[in-house]
Parts: sequence; structure tokens; C-alpha cells
Amino acid sequence: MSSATASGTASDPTASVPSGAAGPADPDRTARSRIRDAAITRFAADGVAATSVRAIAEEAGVSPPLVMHHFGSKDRLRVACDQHVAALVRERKHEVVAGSSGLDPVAALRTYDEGPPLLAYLARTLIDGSPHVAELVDEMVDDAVAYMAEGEANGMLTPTDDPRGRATVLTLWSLGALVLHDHAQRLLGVDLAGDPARSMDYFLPALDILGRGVITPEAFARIDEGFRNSSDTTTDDEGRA
Amino acid sequence: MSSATASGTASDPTASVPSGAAGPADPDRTARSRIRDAAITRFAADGVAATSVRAIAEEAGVSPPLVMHHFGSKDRLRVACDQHVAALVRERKHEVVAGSSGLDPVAALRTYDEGPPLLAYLARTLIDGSPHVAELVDEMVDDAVAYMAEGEANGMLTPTDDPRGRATVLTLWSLGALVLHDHAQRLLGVDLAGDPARSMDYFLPALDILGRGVITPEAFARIDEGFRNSSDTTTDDEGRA
DNA sequence: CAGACTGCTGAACATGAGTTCAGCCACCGC
DNA sequence: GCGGTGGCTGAACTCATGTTCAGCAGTCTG
Repeated sequence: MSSATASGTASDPTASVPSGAAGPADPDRTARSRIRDAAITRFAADGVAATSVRAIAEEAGVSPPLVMHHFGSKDRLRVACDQHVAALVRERKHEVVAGSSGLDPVAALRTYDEGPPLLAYLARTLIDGSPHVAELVDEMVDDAVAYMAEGEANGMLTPTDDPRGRATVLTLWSLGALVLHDHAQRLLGVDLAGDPARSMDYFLPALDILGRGVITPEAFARIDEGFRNSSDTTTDDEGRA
Repeated sequence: MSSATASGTASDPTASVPSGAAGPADPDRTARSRIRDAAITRFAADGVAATSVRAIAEEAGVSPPLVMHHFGSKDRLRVACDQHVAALVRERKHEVVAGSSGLDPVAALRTYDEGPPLLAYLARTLIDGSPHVAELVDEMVDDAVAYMAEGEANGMLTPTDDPRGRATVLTLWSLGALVLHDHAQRLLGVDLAGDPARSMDYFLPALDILGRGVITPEAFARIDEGFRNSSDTTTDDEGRA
């Protein structure tokens, strides 16, 4: 148990067996991995608090006590899910390296089709404070900073006074849209946690915003000046983006 | 009970009594409103599923059965909270009219200091699918479309092919950042669900992105062309923002 | 074949959940 | 004073949850 802390691929033989497109109840996979993936699926769909151990056991096709046998408690199972998802995300990240641009920190994960719903799990657990997921977000910001610095050097991205601030806000926006994928589905008909090919109605406006800007240069200069002035005093009624 | 269905301001005398900065346990307010505000506070802090009726009753300084007496069930209490928050949000929205720009659909709510934590409640319930909150999001998008059309006419905002798409994505980003306010706190030290004056490290990069753009015109033209070509075929490896 | 060990289960336990019920208490019209 | 009424509570009920325990089938070791 303590040997599969970070990777989940090399040391733990039950971790990520890519045996084709194996469903959660595939009897060929070990019960432990089926339970873990079932938990990820249910946590992603209903949230951690609203998911019972019995529901996870049923989804995995095992008995509830087996869940305890393998993971000790629901809370430790949740930690195992966090760690497994974090490991898979890092794995994906390293595979894609820096193929596409770094403006969408979730891009690398969208290529993940088989296996547990990574993006939906992230979207859920981003908001009920797991330290492992928070760590993952920090890494995504770091990656975005690095990618964008590269893009800036390549002349693809505009320079900025505050590269880390810009990368952080863009990461928050991208993850935030992912978290709100239900609303994105309703409003735009896209599936941000699923097939990226069916998310063009999100990506095209996003590209438009990031590429052509939203505020005209004249208005921006005016607002920016007001902002910087109000940030010196204690006035807070001035400019608000 | 049936008289306070939608508004909570005009018909229900216990709804929004602005009696100074009244805490949740202020004995001067009616038990019903104290219970409702206590529920909003606890739902905002811990989520709906993880909050017990007993915890709400304790926060409101009443007994658990009184919660049932006034609201019938936990689920109906949650609906009442949704409706009350939606009513307060609409109230705030109409007060501020269109004073500041429409780029931040949450701006009008940030001025709300006293009373239950509206923004934190929204941040929580945005992700566990309440129809009332979804309706509210739809209205925010509509408002953003209207505000931005006005800004476009005034020459403050750049024109775009897809005004609704742009407004929708910006709304999703703004709300998404709000939902991730814990991460924004950790990464930027800002409090997006609280005092806007202490959120400059978020607003300034956001303004920079929206004002000056992120992608250089040349790179944007290249990516945009690749995007539009790939949207015709079934290729999905081409462009990804 | 005996024994032990692993993977796993059915039944049960304890706790906390949402909810119900009978009844208290202050107030109000008569 | 007095019956009634509405706001409110203590205690209890029912149910689902996380968890435990004794024991099953199969397999490996000797």
C-alpha cells in the first residue's frame, strides 16, 4: 500500500492495467482496481458525500466489506482515488509534453477516453478541498507559467507585466469552466468533461477572447489607469472589471 | 407557507429584514429567517449533502424539529434557500443596474457584505444542480449579452462574430473562478467570495487578459485558420486552445 | 491429504441521519 | 379566569450509512 504512493503504474500491479476498454465491472481486472475506478466514477457523478460505500461496491460488482478490506475506510478510499487520479493526470501530462499550446491546462487530459472519468472527478473534487488535487492545481499553474513563457519567447503570446498572475487566472478560468461543465452543457451544448471535438462552441469563443481581446485599447487604457490609481488609495468604488 | 413562494421580499415579512448587521443567531429576527440564513451559511461552508439538519438548527439557535416545522423537509429547506438567494441576487442586480461594466457578472454581488454569504452559497450550489441556480446563471448570461452589446455599441468592447458565445464563455469563466475561490485564495491570496478590494491580484491579470489579449495577432490568425479547417473534417488533433 | 493463506461474502452492529409526535408555554380573545 | 392557538421543544422512531466479524470457497505448500 505504501509502495504505490505516486505512480500507480510500476510498483502496484493492480493499478492501471490497460486491458483494452475495460468497463468498471470487467471481471478480468482485479477487484481492487475495479473498486477504485468505480469509486472515481461515482464520486465524479454524485460527489463524495452523496456516494455510499454500498453504491461503489455495487458499481464494482463486489460486496461492501471488500471495499473496506482493500482500502480500510471510505476516507482512505477517497485518498486513494485522489492519488490515482493525480498519478494518471501526471502520466498524461508527460506523454503529451508540450505538443499543443499551454493556454488550456486541461487539454492534455481531454485525450483520455477509456478508463475512469478523470475530468469529471477533477471537476467534483476541485471544490471539496483535497490536498492532492490542490497540489495538482499548483503544478498545472507552474506548467502554464512555463508554457506561456515559452510562447512569449516564441512570439506567440503577448508579453505581460505579471506572467504568473496571467497564467494563474487563465488556469482558474479553464478549470472553472470544467467545474461548471453542466452549465456549459446547458448553455452551449458542449461537453467539456468529455469529447473535445464536440466542444467547439466553447473553444472558438475562448480563442476569440484570448486572441483578439475583449476591451478596446482606448477603454482598456482608461480602465487600467483608474484601476492603478484606486489600488493606491483605499477607494473601492472605482474600476471593476 | 405558500405565500412566500418566489420573492421573499414583499409578501413574506420575515424575509429580508435589513436590521443592521444581524448575525445568524440574532434573537430579534424571526426563527424562520434565522433558520434559512443558517442553512445558507452551512450549505455554503460544507455543501448540502455534508450539512445536517441538526447543524443548521444549532447554528440558528433552535431545535431540529423547528426546521421541519417551518420548511417541511431538508430538501424543501434547500429549495427555499435557492429561491431566497436567487431573489437576493436579482434584487442586488436591479439596484446596481448597469453602473459598472458587464464583464464581471458577479460584480454586483460583491458589494453585498451583511447577511448570508451569497457568493459562497452560489459557489457551492453551482455544481450540484439546482434548477433555480441554473435559471440564475441563464439570466446572468442574458445580462452579460445585453451589457456587452451596449459596450460594443459604445466602442468599449471589441466586436465579435459570436456575441452570445463570447458572453457565455466569459460568464462561465467568472463564475468558475468564483467556484474555485479556495484555489484562488491559495494561489493568489485573494478572496473572490468576499471583499473585492482584496482581490486585485485576480482582477488586474483578468483585466490584462481581456484588454490586451494573450495570443499575438499572427499566432491567432494561424490558430484560428487551423481551427476552422479542422472543424469541417473529423480531425481532432489539430488546434486546441 | 492436512493445513494455512488469500480473496471474498452474508449478517450484524453502532451511529448518525431525516423525520414524527405528544406536549409545553406564552399569548390572546372572551 | 380560561379555553384555544401558534411557536417551539424533548424524546423517540425509522432508516441508511460506515464498519466489523465470523466464516465460506479456492489455491498453494508441505
